[in-house]
Amino acid sequence: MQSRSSASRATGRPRSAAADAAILEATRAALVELGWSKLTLGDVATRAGVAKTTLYRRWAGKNELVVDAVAELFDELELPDSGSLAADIEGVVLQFAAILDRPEAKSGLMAVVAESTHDGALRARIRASIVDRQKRLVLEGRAHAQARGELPPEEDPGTAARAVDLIFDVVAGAVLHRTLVSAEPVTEDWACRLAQILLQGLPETTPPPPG
Amino acid sequence: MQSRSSASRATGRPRSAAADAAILEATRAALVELGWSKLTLGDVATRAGVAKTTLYRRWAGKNELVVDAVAELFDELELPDSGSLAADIEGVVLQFAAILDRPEAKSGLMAVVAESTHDGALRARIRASIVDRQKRLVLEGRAHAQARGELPPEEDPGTAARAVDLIFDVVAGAVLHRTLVSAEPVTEDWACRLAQILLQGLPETTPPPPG
DNA sequence: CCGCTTTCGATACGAGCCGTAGCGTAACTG
DNA sequence: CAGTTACGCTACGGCTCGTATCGAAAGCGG
Repeated sequence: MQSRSSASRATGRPRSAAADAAILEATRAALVELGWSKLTLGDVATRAGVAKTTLYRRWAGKNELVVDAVAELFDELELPDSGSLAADIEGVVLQFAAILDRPEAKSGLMAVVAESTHDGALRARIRASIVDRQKRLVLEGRAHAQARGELPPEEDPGTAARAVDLIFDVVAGAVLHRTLVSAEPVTEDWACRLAQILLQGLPETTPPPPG
Repeated sequence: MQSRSSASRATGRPRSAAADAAILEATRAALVELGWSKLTLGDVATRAGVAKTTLYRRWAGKNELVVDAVAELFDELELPDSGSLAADIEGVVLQFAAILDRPEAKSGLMAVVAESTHDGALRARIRASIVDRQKRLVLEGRAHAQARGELPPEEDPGTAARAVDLIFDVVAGAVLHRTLVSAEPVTEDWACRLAQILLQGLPETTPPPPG
């Protein structure tokens, strides 16, 4: 019953941060070689050079472990801020596609999303560590475009939130479907045409950027 | 070494079609109650009232079984042909969302797609029995719109194929992401706004319907 | 330097599921 | 009726799971 969050527990042997990194790295390697269904925690522990008990002390199960292992892949996501909304969209699409193209992201992400349909806590964990980080890019890109005058400044907050949700589902969903279901590569040409659809279809009032 | 396809093998005890139906139905029920990872073939066999060996005689494993069980859910998909491209898109989106809203589709479909990243034969099976059936709706809807004059008749076949692929990934991906990742319902309002984006963003030459 | 606390590695364990084999029976054909 | 195939049932070795237990190691406060 003591505060464990900030002081991080002053007594006892500290947990090895190196073990954490080794376990997550080993999890990604196992995802690449074996895929989700054949991945076993015992195998991950062996690859990481730790005991199986250490693994169970830190993660409740396969689901949570893979979420954390995959979430690290999305650390590199950031808004390119390339000067125009079209280039920003294209850049984000290509970044997201580059991450999803890695086999550990493919098999791991879809599997945990599938499991999350029966596990609310898992869904919350995915949202917090993966999805929200992607969504932030949409919000930032929108704000930048508004500052440039490419998008109307701000409407009713409820309407704005629904619009952001919609284009987020469209962008992320399109890349996801292209990569995982259609199993075809996201080229620059594809990203450009997707951005074109969004730019023409987004705002009812589209003031062309003043030239 | 005999032809098994057309004559369907004239000798011996025939396979029970009722068993097939019972197994697939039991698979869907198990998906709802247990989810992908906790679904066992022994449990499915018990639910279906058949022996476990019967199950293994017809399907190579969990992956193939679930693909077939989920594929049946997409039988009801058909183009509404409601008279306008906007209504057609909205209708297809709502149909697709209604199927994906069922828990057996949620957990089953995503799980097999995740597994397909390591199994080319499984990916081909998914494509043939699920994805292509969805894609056909896009092709038909496009043809109807062209007949109505809502879309330009036909361009370079390569360009047309790429355009169909793109909007298919956008539509199916958006619904998939909305339902499974964002975990929020696809309302009529949402479907309408998605259709709006596509209609405004699709063709460079958009002749408004005469009338 | 010495207790206290917590983590770590190693091993062992019962439980459950996997996928297959064997066998006798049922269904259908010529 | 003989031939062929599917079916139900049972049993099996092998694997993974998640947990328990134990001694050793790594920090902290005195």
